[in-house]
Amino acid sequence: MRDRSSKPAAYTVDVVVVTAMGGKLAILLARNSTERERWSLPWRVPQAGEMLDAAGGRVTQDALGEPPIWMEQVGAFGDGKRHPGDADVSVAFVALVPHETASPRSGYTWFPVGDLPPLSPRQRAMVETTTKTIEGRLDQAPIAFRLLPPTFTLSELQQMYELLLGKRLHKASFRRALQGAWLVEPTEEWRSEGRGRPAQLFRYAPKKRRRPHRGIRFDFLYP
Amino acid sequence: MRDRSSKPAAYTVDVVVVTAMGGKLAILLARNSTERERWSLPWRVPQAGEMLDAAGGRVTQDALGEPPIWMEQVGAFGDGKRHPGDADVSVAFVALVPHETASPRSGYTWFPVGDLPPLSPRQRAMVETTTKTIEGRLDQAPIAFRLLPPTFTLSELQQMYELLLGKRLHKASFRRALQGAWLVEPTEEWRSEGRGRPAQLFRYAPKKRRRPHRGIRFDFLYP
DNA sequence: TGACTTTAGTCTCAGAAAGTGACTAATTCG
DNA sequence: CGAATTAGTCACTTTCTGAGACTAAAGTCA
Repeated sequence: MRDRSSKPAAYTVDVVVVTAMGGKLAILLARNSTERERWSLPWRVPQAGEMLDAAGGRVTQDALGEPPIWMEQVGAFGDGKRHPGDADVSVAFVALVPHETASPRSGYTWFPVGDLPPLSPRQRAMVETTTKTIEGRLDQAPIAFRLLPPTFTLSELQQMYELLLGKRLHKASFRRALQGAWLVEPTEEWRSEGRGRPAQLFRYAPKKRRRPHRGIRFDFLYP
Repeated sequence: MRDRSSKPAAYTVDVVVVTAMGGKLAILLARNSTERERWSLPWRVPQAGEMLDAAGGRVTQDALGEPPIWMEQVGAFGDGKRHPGDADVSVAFVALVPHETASPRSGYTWFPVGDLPPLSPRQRAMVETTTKTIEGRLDQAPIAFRLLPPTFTLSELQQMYELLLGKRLHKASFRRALQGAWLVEPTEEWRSEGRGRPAQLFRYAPKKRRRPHRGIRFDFLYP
């Protein structure tokens, strides 16, 4: 993110940096330099020749000190005139970071989604689309894994899915589906978390075994 | 789409207009006005204050004489410098039209995907992302229905799904899934297509009955 | 120490969903 | 009329999923 120059930028790259924090999703906002107590998504005007996703990675790195584990374009937003950079159009990215390794730099703060300060209409739309994108792509991209540290217990993984889906899952069913997907492999480590039996740690290690996804599915109802 | 002015545009809106034609998917290309025998996706520089999707609709209307039945943003593309409009970034849309009602205006022609003329790298990327988007959203959006005329037989619908998925489906399973989804309703009309028993015509009429989509699914393998 | 609690991990069964082939129905062609 | 062709349905089998019960390994507390 850079200071405003005289001429409004043609377009910006805005990033919705998401993490899981205390049982809730949170996104990273930057304090506005001109108006205090105003916040915005971190953004940037790409330099000449800079790729869109490279710009998104830079934005995240400027805010957290390291690039995101996973990033994907959400879309281009042109409605809602007001944007911090006065750009006609803004390209939004979603970036995921595990909360353990993500300490915001000065001027950046995590806010729980659902308790966000006022944002520009365009950035508000970006956040809403991002949450829908996350839920919609949960079964196609390793989103839950990218919000966890490199090794994790299966209960932690299930809780992350429950958080992202907004509903409880049955333990045995969850593990059976996970088993069939060849997505994790066990490590030699176990972790004892206070009470109860210690849990084995796993890591994300997908095997390239294409399960031929049988049948057809009509999952939409609304035109 | 407009003629080039002296200054390159900041961004363009490009549309991948898709239809089903003779058992294949086809997209609409515009003959380049300056270089003959060069083709490009139809595109446009949005006017001041014009929404992105409105611009996409206008592009389609300029090419076909009517707006698309269904349209959705595919994403923003900034890589691959060469774009017909010399824009830094282009926002791609996918638009669907049934082939029966879509007669291209002069200068526009349908090309089967898989047999496209050379395009700019950026527009080539748009087409590839679009085909992936279509297949990925086939179960969440009424894509197959929007490629068919308002009334259709269930065999036609199944053939459309088979075309989009690239695989054969079993008739009984397909109809059972369709039944459970409350997506079509029968009309009073029947159509006799030469040989064989006449088929009843149906129309797309989704009932708002949310099937609570049970369980969890891990459908990804590649990081 | 020993019962009780807590969390991890597994097993099994019933019901739901999907794959499959065979069946009936209605039309055209020869 | 009988064969061929396409539409539409049925019944059986296989696979998947939800759910509860079960074992395992730790801590807590009298």
